[in-house]
Amino acid sequence: MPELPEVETVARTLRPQVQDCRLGAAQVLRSSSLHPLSLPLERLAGARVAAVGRRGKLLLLDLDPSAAVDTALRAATGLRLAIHLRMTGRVRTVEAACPPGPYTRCVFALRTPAGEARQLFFDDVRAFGLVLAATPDILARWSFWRDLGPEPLDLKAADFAALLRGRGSALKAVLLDQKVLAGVGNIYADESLFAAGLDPRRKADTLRPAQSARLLHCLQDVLLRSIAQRGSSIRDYRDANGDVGAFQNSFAVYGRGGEACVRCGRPLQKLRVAGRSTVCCPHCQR
DNA sequence: TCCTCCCTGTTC
DNA sequence: GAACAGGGAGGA
Repeated sequence: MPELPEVETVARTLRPQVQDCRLGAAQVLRSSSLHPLSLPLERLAGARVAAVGRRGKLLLLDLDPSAAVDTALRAATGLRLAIHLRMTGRVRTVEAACPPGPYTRCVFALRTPAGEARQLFFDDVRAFGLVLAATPDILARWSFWRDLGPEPLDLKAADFAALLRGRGSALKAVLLDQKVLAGVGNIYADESLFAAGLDPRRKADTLRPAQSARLLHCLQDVLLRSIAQRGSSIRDYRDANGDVGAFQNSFAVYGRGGEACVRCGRPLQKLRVAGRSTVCCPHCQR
C-alpha cells in the first residue's frame, strides 16, 4: 500500500531508469486502469521524460513534448503522466522483448538516451491504480488533483493547527483525508498518532496547540524515517528496482493488534476508525 | 461527514 | 468459501 514514503522511493528509484528517455508506442491492457480524463497514451509518443517526482501519493513523470510525434502536442507546457499506485500498483522498466505479465495494465515503449529500446510497465494486481496523461487544464478538471492538500513535509506547526481547526471528526479521518494532507495513508496515520500519544478517535479540533505541533512533528519524523528506510513493504510494495523497503520492521502499532505496546507493555487494541482497521494503545494514546 | 463499493490474492 | 486488506468515488 504505497503511501508518501513508498511513492517517494519509487520516484527515486525510477528516475535513473527513465530520465531523458523518449516514450514510444503505448498500450493500455486494461481500460479501467486509464483515468477517464486522460489523453490517449499513444499521443505521448516522442515525448521525453524530463523529470520524475511525486505529489502526495501520485507519481509524476514530467514530459517534454517538443519532439512529440503528435505535432498538436508539441507546444504543450506542463504535460505530465500521473500514476496512482493505490494498493498494489508497481512500475518497472524491462528489456524491449519482455512480454507483459498477467497484471500488466499499461506498457510504454522507451528509448534510452543511449539509444537502447526498453519498456516501462505499470503492473497492478487489484487494478485500483490509475494512469493519467494530462495537460494542466486536464489536471485542473481532476477533482482529486485540484483538491489535494499540502505536502505534510512542507508544513509548519501554525499551518497544521489551522488545518485541524473546526474539524470535529476523528483525528485519524483527518490525517487520511487527502484534501487536508496529501500522502498519508493507514500506516503512517496509525504510527504518527501512536508516536504523538493521541487517540485516533479523538476529535481533531480538541487538540491544544502543543499537541497539534507534536502530532505534526511525529508525522514528519515517521515519514522521514520511512523514506530513509525506503518505505514499508507489507505484502506487495516494491520500488522501481523490485526491492522491498525496511520500515515495516520499525512499526510500533500498524499490524500489531494484540501485541504488547512498545512503550507500556499493555496489549495493543485493534479497532475500526474512519472505516479503516486501526491499532492503538488505549493507555498511551489519549 | 460517514458508509459502501470497487478489485483480487491471501488467510482463516 | 467468507473475511480481510484499503484509497478514493459517490451517495446517503
